Amino acid sequence: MKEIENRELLQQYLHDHQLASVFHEPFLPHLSLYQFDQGEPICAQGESAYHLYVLVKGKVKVFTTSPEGKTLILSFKKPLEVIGDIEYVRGISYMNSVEAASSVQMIGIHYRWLKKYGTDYAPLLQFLLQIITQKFCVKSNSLSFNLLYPVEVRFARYLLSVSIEEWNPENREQISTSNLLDAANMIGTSYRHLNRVIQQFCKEGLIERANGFLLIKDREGLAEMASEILNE
Amino acid sequence: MKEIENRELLQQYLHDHQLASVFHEPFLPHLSLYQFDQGEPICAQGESAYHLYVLVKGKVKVFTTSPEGKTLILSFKKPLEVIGDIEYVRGISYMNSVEAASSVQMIGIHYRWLKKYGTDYAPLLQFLLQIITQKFCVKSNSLSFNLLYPVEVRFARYLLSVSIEEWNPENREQISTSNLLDAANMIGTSYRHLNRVIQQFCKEGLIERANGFLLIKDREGLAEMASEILNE
DNA sequence: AAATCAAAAGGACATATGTCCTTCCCTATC
DNA sequence: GATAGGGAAGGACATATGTCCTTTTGATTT
Repeated sequence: MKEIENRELLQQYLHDHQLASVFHEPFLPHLSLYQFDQGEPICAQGESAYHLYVLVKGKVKVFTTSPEGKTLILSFKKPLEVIGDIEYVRGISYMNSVEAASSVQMIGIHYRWLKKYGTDYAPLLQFLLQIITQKFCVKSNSLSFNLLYPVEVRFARYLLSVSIEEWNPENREQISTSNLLDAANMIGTSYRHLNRVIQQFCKEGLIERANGFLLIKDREGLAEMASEILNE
Repeated sequence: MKEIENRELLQQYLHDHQLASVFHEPFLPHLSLYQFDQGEPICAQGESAYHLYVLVKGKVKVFTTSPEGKTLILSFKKPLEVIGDIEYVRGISYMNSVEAASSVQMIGIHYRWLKKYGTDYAPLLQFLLQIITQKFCVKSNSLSFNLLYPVEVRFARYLLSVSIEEWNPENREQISTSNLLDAANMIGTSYRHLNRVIQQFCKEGLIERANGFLLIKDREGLAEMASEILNE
């Protein structure tokens, strides 16, 4: 992590994400812009939390580690997203670990100033409510989905969501397999089993596997599987 | 549902739960106290939400229903708890269904008044933040726990939590089996499989099964299983 | 091109879980 | 007390998933 001393850029970010009213004047002197390199840890589960971070550029990976060392990836987040919000409100240690999944820029502010100038400042509170309820909905869906459906369905959905995000004209519908372990941890299964499902998808002509990439052949087939439920 | 026209009782509840500052004067004329009978639906997934409810007495069951009709119980809630908070903040329909698990009393207020008198009222916003982050933490733990551990472990934990709640001098450590289906839906497994696990627990001397009740024989054994992780 | 190594993929087997159907047990009714 | 009915429990089998280890592949070095 290094600090980027560029007030204009910081202001630019605030403006881009309509945060000017959220971080009003008294906060400004205490805001800092930070840069994290890919792979760099941003915070670790269990660690004391002192800073609220606003993700303004890049992608981060949020994950939890169980006592025996199993990793469960909870999500990948892109701007606009906040780290340390729940921890701030509840006064607890970090619930999860976060690391930079790409080069990342975040605006950081110490809880001290949030408390001092934000406890009664409605726009900040409203912002937190929006962000947190949003997170809640995502997590809630993810909980029921994971409990209700088998890996096959969860992976289909994962493929669709990732392929949309990574989509770009050159490598259309290609997904790097270098992240298969991540994918497995994300849907809460083992690498081995994920491979089995990929094999099955290949047989069914839904996807193809070629030198380090997954290629989506039948997007609609996947979508159907992700909500197969409706077709029975 | 019927309204209980008793302002003193309502005031009493507000006082008991330190809600006087949250629902300040402008709200008061718009607060109502409602009573729901056991089993009565309080709200249904997908339905438009107009009222914030504060659970002040009794127990409610929160559950979601998948498109194919599978039921997943998300939680049982006791006071102090709020229904419709997330929906209010996000302006969405009910995410889950809620029904009275016992005779229940709730304080209700129409979103209209929350908006009118509460949008900029910090104590209310802070209250919502506290309640919602609390929910978030519970849900977050439950998500990772369910994804990370097998039914056996989840059920051990369920038994412990329920037995503490239901504990009372007469029927010490007894848990009615009439709710086994609920239990199964709660930990996201089938009734059949739950029975298998119960059988196994009996063999291991952790619990005993007798005319409609489960009897906890070895509380420590269960606790150990619920966190077996630590002992390896 | 051969050799080497590491990461990726797959095989074999065990366990966990789901589904369907049968059996058992309790209670109400005659 | 016999009997029917219904819910609760259990058996049998199929599928889903996990673990461990072997094989394959692809890149790198010699």
